[in-house]
Amino acid sequence: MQKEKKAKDNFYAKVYALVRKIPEGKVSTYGAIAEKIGTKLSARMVGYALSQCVGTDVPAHRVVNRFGALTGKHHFGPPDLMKRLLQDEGITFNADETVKMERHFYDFKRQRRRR
DNA sequence: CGATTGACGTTAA
DNA sequence: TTTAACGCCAATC
Repeated sequence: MQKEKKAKDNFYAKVYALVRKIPEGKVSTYGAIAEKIGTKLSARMVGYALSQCVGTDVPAHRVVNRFGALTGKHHFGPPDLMKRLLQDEGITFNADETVKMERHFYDFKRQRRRR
């Protein structure tokens, strides 16, 4: 029985699941993930959850803020690691270490649309 | 249990 | 235009 464990427990699981399914060469935003999870009012939690995901199967480096800025690069250890990982996956940057969202933004709602 | 923080986002001044 | 504060939700201290 045990009814479904509170959805709250799924919060992290949801974040991880979504981020984990981000294809390489693509990036997503906290707001988009938060919205997909259902707590779009708390994009902060998404980032917070991701901070715990470093060291797991979740490619947190593919998650950036709305501006495409690598807000959490400092959580990866080396400050340039995040940018390096993204570039290594084929992601391009603008001038200020910001991901070209127009090119690499992964829309969870639009994932059906094949390129 | 209470207060603070946190990889954001949005609106106001 | 730029800067500041608020709001949200959950986790951590």
